[in-house]
Order: sequence, then structure tokens, then C-alpha cells
Amino acid sequence: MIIFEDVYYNQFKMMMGRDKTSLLQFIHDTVPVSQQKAVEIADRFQEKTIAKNEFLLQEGKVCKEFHLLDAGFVWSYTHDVNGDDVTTNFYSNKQVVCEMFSFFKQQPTKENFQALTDCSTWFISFADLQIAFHSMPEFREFGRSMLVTAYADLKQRMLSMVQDTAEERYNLLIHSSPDIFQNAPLKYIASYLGVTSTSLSRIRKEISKR
Amino acid sequence: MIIFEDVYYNQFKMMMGRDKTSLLQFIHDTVPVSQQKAVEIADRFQEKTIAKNEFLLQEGKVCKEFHLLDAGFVWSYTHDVNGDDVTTNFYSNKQVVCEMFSFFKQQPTKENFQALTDCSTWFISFADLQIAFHSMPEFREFGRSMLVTAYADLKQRMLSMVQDTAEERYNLLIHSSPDIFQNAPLKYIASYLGVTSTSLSRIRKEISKR
DNA sequence: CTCATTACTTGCCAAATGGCAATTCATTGC
DNA sequence: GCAATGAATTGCCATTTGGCAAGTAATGAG
Repeated sequence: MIIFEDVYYNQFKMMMGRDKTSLLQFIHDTVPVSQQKAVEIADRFQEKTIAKNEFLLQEGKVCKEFHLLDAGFVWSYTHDVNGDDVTTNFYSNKQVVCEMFSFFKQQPTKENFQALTDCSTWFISFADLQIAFHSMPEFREFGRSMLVTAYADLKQRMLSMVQDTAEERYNLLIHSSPDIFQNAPLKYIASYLGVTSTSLSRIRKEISKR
Repeated sequence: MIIFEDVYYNQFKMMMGRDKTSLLQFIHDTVPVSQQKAVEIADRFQEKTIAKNEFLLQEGKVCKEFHLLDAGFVWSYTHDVNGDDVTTNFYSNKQVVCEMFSFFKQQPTKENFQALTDCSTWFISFADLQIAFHSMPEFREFGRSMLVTAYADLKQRMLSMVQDTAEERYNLLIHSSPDIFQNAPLKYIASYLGVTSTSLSRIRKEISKR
């Protein structure tokens, strides 16, 4: 409430950086490690902010950073044979934002990662990650767990494409990630679900009738 | 041609095991390592044979082995909400046969891995792999590369489900893995492609007309 | 070899999804 | 605030895919 205090607090934050509580929590949720080891892992991460519409990664470039999204929304997409965008994923909350193939193989990616809103992240560079992997077994476990989780999520999504109707996939998404619908245009969501935006519109109409 | 020699040779093979040429080749193709390191990695693998219809892994169990398929064909499948089988993958040639999530997290799997033909594999247990990871950075790279490759393959398949028609997916499969069609029933292939076996039958009919 | 079971194909029709174009709605830059 | 652009909805109809049931072919157990 008192202006002076706010000014000091903001200066304090500027110097100290954002606090790493959420990052530490994420590490604990990912691998079983002591508080001390979690802090050691978290120390390797730096903060970054990304303005709406900016890119974290662009097609043809090599992914050099592994991000944990602290606030904001990101989408990733690639192009199909006709040159149309196809959404590969949405990221929110405390999710990992990283094109695993390009990052771990250090080869050019086919995907684009773009901020849907202003974002703040914790990130580590590939070079720093390699160093940390080499010196800390706990960090290796953390890295492996990221990959395995991404793999399992992708498999679940692939199975959903095989087994579920477009409407079922829509319902799964709106229940698991309702905030995406506040932050991404429906046409991005349509291509994520594997339908045209025309069909998505009709699916929504059908559901709203009931 | 001379019976005696064959007998001796078979005894020799029994004692020595299959030769590891294909395994070494696989390691070299996966990560850039010296011949010596490749041999060290290969030394951690043991041989196994699996008879047709036997399971390498069953639903509810924890995946304890990581296999490289040396000969034969394997399919993996899970069950959808109606209890129907859904093929998750086919394995042939020199492919990795392993349920990555269950293996690396040591948690029960939802998938079954079954031999479509008699198979021979090279495998390493999770326990041995952990030891090897700990002591050999090259082995860690090898393991990570397996995961990243599996992830990239899965993403490609997911994108194909989104972008391509059933007929296009059929054509991709028959060109990339024609031998699967000699070794798996069409109904397994249908659920892999995300269509009913009725539809697959019609797709094949359409193609054969041309 | 024969029977029984399972896999595969086919016809008929229904349901789901797509393509295109017109219209309405929302956003953004000036 | 207003025009211009892009997003979303909707109608009409075509195409793709599915469901069911019947028939045929292939496979496997005894």
C-alpha cells in the first residue's frame, strides 16, 4: 500500500531474481532428492521472460535451452505437407517447454515454439545441462524423468487419436486444461485435436446444445 | 555339409553364444564411440530367445529388460475402454523392444509385448543398465539416445494420425515396413493405423483396383 | 484330414468429418 | 472510432470411416 515499500521491494526482486520456490517444488515432484540436492539442481537454472508472440525456438534452429514454464502459455507447431500449421502441443503451468529431439540430439528442429501470452520461465542451456549431468547423478535422473514423462504423455495422446472421437478428445482437453481455451485461438486447438476448425466449431455447438 | 562339422559348430555356438556383430553395429549407429567402448557396452548384453506367441512383457508387470531384437517380429498392444486390443507398435529388424515408461520408472505397464514369430534378442536388465549408466558415460549417451529416438518416432506417428488419411498411413507403413504384413494379422495392423479392420479391408481393396 | 475357430471380405446403411463459401464476430492499427 | 484483417460460425453437400451381419477363406487342434 505504501509506495516507498513497493519501490524497494521491486528493486529487491530485480536484484535477487524471482524466487525459485516453484522450480524447487517441480524438482521434488519429479525425482526423490534431498532439499540440498534440489537446491543444487535449481541453482543451475536461470530466469527469462518472453513477451507475447515471441519465439522460444524456430524451425531450422537447434534447441539450446530447456525451459520450465513458470507463468504464461506457449504453443508449439509444425507445418504439414500443404504448408498449414499443425499444433504439436500447448504448455502452461509448471510444464517443461523443450523440443526434446532437437535439444538432446542438438540437431535442427522442425517445430516452432511461440508465447501465447507474456511468459516467465526457468531455463538451463544444453551446455550447462551436460556439465550438470556429468557431475550430478541426481540431475541425470531428473533429465531422464523429463524425457520419460514427455514420452508417456505423447503415447497417451497418440492412443487418444486412435481410440477416441474428436468430441471425446475435445472433452478430455477442456477438462484437463481449461485455461488453454482462454489463451489459444480455437484454430490452434482444432489442429491439436486433429480436426478442422469447422468441425471443432460444430462439436462445440453440439455440446452447448445439451 | 559334413555332419561332424555342423555338430561341432553348433556346440561352439552354444558355448560362445550368438556373435554380437549386429549388436555392435547397432551401438555404432546409435552413438559415436570407439570400437573398444562399443565392445564394453555390448558385453553388458545377454542373449535370449522367445518362442512365437510368448510374452516379453505383460500388462500389470514391471518391465525389467531392455531388448534389441536380433531376429523375428514382436507387437505390443493395450486395451481400450471397451476391452478391445489396440496395437501400440510393431518391432522387427534391429529395433529396440522395451516399454520405456515402465522400464525407466520401474512402474507397472499397461501394455503387452508378444512375439509374432520366434525371436532372438540381446537384452540388458534394468539393474545392470543402472550399473552401466553409473560407470560409463558412453552408455548413458546410448540410453538417452534410445529414449530420444523412441520419442521422435512416436511424435512422427502422432502427427501422421493428425495429418494423414487412413489410406496414406497404410501406404507409409507398407513401404517402410513391408515385412510386418507377412508377419502380423491385418486386424493388428488396422488398430495400429487407427482404423477398424473393416475399413482397412476396404482401403486395401481400393488400392488393389488401381 | 476334418472340424472348429478365427481372420478377412463385402454389402448396406449410418455417423463423423471435411471442403467451400457466405456471414457474423472480434481484434488491431491508424 | 472506424476500417481492415483475421477468427469463428453456419449451411450445403461430398467423402471418409464405422457398425453390423452374412459369407468366404485361412488356420490350428485333435
